[in-house]
Amino acid sequence: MSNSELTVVDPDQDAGVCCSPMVREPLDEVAAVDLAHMFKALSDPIRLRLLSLIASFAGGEACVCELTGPFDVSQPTISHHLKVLREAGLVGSERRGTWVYYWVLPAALAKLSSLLQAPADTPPTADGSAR
Amino acid sequence: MSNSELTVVDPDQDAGVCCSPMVREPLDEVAAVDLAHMFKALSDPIRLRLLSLIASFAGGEACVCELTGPFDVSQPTISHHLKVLREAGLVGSERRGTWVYYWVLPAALAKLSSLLQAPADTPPTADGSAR
DNA sequence: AGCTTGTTTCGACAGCCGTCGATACAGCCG
DNA sequence: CGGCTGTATCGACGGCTGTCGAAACAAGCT
Repeated sequence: MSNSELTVVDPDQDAGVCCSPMVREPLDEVAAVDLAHMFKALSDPIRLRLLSLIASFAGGEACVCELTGPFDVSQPTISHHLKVLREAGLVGSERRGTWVYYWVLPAALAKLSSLLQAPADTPPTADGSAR
Repeated sequence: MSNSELTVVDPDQDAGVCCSPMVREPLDEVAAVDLAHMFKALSDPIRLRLLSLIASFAGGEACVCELTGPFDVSQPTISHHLKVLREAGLVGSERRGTWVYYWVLPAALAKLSSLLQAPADTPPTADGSAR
């Protein structure tokens, strides 16, 4: 019960759809498009691993040169995946001299996480009076 | 595909205590493929809305006949999307007489939700300026 | 300046995905 | 039984997506 503050998301990451679990009420049509875009960015194994790899680095950020090694795909492909993650608002990036660094945007992950939070349970009793 | 120790989240407990967040440590290659499959099922606006619509119904389940109305696509397309959700392990289904009912599997959502949980307090501005 | 390394962009190509209409399957009902 | 309604499957088609090599851009170094 300590995580009741999940509704507090950094205001800089706002898209109109914030925090309420999607199982509570039907998703808005516009919000669904926006969220689907984010989930699509997560729908590739390499992008998932990239994301967790970036976050796992000390300081929460990693330069591209550190991200190309663990994967079997070419470096342009990694760059493409990073671009997808960035355009989905899941990571941020910045060039520092020769290298480009990427970091995870926690608010975006929190937004999706809270959205997926399941209800307590779905009782098999099909009563029609609930809610 | 074996899901090994599948979530089995206690309904009374706070949803989301199944998998460690992916930002803690690099995602396993096999796990990434499995998770990407689930996220891909969520990467379509219609499927997202279907999922939330199903969960929003009284009793947590809905028959297909109640799901085709709100969408502009044909009934076979809805059926296809429901199949994708089912094969991703996000919903369950059962035929009852003439109608087929779908319901959300909370454990699957909880699994993804906990996976996306961001580190509790990641410095929001530590991104680039921290060096 | 020219070379070297790091990163992104560009075209191109194969494969996947969402969509449809038509059709098949499953139960109910008259 | 025959017809009717609800749902799933099939085959096809257009568009999107992941991948590559090649090339362009960026910054540092000699």
